[in-house]
Amino acid sequence: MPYPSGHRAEVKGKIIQSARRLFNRHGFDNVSLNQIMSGAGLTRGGFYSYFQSKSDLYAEVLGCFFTDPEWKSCWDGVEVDLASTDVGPQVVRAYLSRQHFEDVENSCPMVALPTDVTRSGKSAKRAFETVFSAMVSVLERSLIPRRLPRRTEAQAIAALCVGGMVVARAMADRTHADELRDACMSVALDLGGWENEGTVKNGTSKRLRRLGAARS
Amino acid sequence: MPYPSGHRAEVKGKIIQSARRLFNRHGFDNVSLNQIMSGAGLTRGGFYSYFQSKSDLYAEVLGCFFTDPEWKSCWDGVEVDLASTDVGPQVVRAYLSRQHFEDVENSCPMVALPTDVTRSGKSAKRAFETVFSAMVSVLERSLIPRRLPRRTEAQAIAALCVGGMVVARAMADRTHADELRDACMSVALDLGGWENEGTVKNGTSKRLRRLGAARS
DNA sequence: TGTACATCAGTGAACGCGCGTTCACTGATGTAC
DNA sequence: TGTACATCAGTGAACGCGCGTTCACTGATGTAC
Repeated sequence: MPYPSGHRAEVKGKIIQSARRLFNRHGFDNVSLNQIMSGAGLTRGGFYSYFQSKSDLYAEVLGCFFTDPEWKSCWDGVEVDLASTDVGPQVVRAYLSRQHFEDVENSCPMVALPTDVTRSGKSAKRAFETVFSAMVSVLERSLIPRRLPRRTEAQAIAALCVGGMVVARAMADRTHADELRDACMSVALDLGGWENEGTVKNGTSKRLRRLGAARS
Repeated sequence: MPYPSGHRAEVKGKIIQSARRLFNRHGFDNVSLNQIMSGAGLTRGGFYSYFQSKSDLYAEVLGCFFTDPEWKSCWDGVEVDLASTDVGPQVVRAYLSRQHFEDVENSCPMVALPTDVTRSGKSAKRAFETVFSAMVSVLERSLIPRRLPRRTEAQAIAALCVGGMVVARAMADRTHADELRDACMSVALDLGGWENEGTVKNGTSKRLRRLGAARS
């Protein structure tokens, strides 16, 4: 073997990461192979020794970052502990955080690319569904049902998080976007039966104050 | 004047409508001038006597269908009476209806193009914000606040409607998409303090039965 | 009414450009003996 | 250890193609007298 065995896999990973960042920023179709390969420190021609075609890359990239076991890598720096019993409110706060709003490159693809997936093929849609289901499952385990079935509330909270971020990113006025994120967060936390400093009268727990940083 | 005065405006309207349908289906950047002009029954070259450039068209199209006073034209066939006191639940049911889900060409642009707007300039974002604000205002007037301020709940309901549709369209499995639309509808109606046949025990009003058709 | 002219909406060939893709080649790496 | 060879990751020039844009032209319409 002329090269160390892990070398190809490592380079392929670099290409996929470069594509992920560029897709998140510009969408599937507005990114050229040149940009992707440059982002990985390579030149155009080498692409075809790693992937059969450009559309082949879509599936691989989606499959990679949609089903990434490292959920929290989506919102790097915002800590979410999946083992915690607090996981519901943690996910909601992290998802609707200012950090996730601003970090387009490392954004959750459900926020950055939903309409691109809608216009793509079955494999992309399957990958999308997998992440959404994962998010619903996490919320479902954690929530205290209020007026509707657990699963119904979990699905709505997930859709509210994604929708709030998608709409906030499409707005012209930053203040309005912040207001929307805040409104979605309040309602999502309320729906899940979790404490919410904005509305709960009897004080704020230590835990909430500790997590509060993620809010703005 | 060699042509009747209204003729140019009429043709321009045809081009814009063609662009609107194609944008809704394929996004801003995946549509060529050829397709747009063909859709309007014209040839490529004539485009530049109506618009300065392709990006010029974006703003005009957005300005046209985002600020369209005929809201209901977005969900053709689903009746929404803006003067009615029932306007809140009517909007929610129409927005999350199967009809709106399927009719991509005549879809609300907030569902079809949010990420395209995110990647576009200020004018597109301003137009987007205008529609979203209009939707929030309509809901705000109509809802019965439950646990949070009117405006907060109205914003969340709007984000839930948009988010539910965006996510449902990106899913691979139709049954799961239907389930999600249904969950978002139940929670949105509940949040607005409107009756909801799925959860309210004491029967279904005549009014609800009349509107029920829009639900599936 | 009839003829010559002016206007201009729309046509379609042509342009330069960047794209996805191909392929002959380079040169660094590891193997054989 | 040293030399000749095989492998193959990555290069970069070249391809055909469709795009946005330009522009000389056509031909139908309405005007002037």
